Amino acid sequence: MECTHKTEHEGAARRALENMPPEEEVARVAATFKAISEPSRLKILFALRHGEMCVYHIVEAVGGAQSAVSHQLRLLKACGMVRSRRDGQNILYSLSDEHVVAVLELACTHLHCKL
Amino acid sequence: MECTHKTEHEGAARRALENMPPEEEVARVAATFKAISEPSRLKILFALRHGEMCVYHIVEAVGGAQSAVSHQLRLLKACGMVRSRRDGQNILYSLSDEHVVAVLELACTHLHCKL
DNA sequence: GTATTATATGAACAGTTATTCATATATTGA
DNA sequence: TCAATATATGAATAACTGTTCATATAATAC
Repeated sequence: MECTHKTEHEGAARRALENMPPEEEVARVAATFKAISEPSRLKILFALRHGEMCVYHIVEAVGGAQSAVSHQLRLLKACGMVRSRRDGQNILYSLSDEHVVAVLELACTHLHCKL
Repeated sequence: MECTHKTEHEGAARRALENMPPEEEVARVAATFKAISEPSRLKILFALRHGEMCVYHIVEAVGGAQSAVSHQLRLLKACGMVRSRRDGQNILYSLSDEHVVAVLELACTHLHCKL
């Protein structure tokens, strides 16, 4: 394979090559977006936008089995999108920082999603 | 399963339940983010940030087989993140609109990714 | 201590997805 | 028309991921 339009887009191609982030960084960014790319997890994040909630209420809001929600919460926590704290028998989850909120806002703004 | 802290977080739980977007909308948003959640596709989008490029140069920038890149380009096009136009023997790809750019900007801003 | 409740976890299964290989289509130049 | 080049595509495989089921942990009430 070879390129026939030698000069026209060389600039873009060269800059793309020079500025490609290292594999590790690409993987990290991809992993972050992966968290919001599954409906079940996205619903959890949508729910938590309204404040700190225990697992019971999260299950109530997003549907599905408690076990499934718990597994997803673990993933979300592992990639830093939510955090948790214990309160008696309950464990309360919340969005971990403003970055997460920003991503959700973006989803709504740019995808015409009424929230 | 039942909730023991009846009153404390009822507000958040109720709002979460009332404001959960319909399944269809959640799925649409999730699908959009799925496009950027795989390293191979994310690298393609990163590359295209620098301008319109033919498949040959995209392959050069992101690595991997031509066939694999072509399959990914098809997915990205199907979900509206890139568009293409023919120029002689080449097909030139570019980011389709400002939403895509916004998402990539966000990734860089909030995830401390130097681009 | 035991019982009960809230949440987490491991293993297994099912569905999805990315890649590879081989081949097809479309454009250009002779 | 034919050969060469750029890109796309279908099928098959391999890797990954979400869910379920059963069970474990941790806290509270008795």
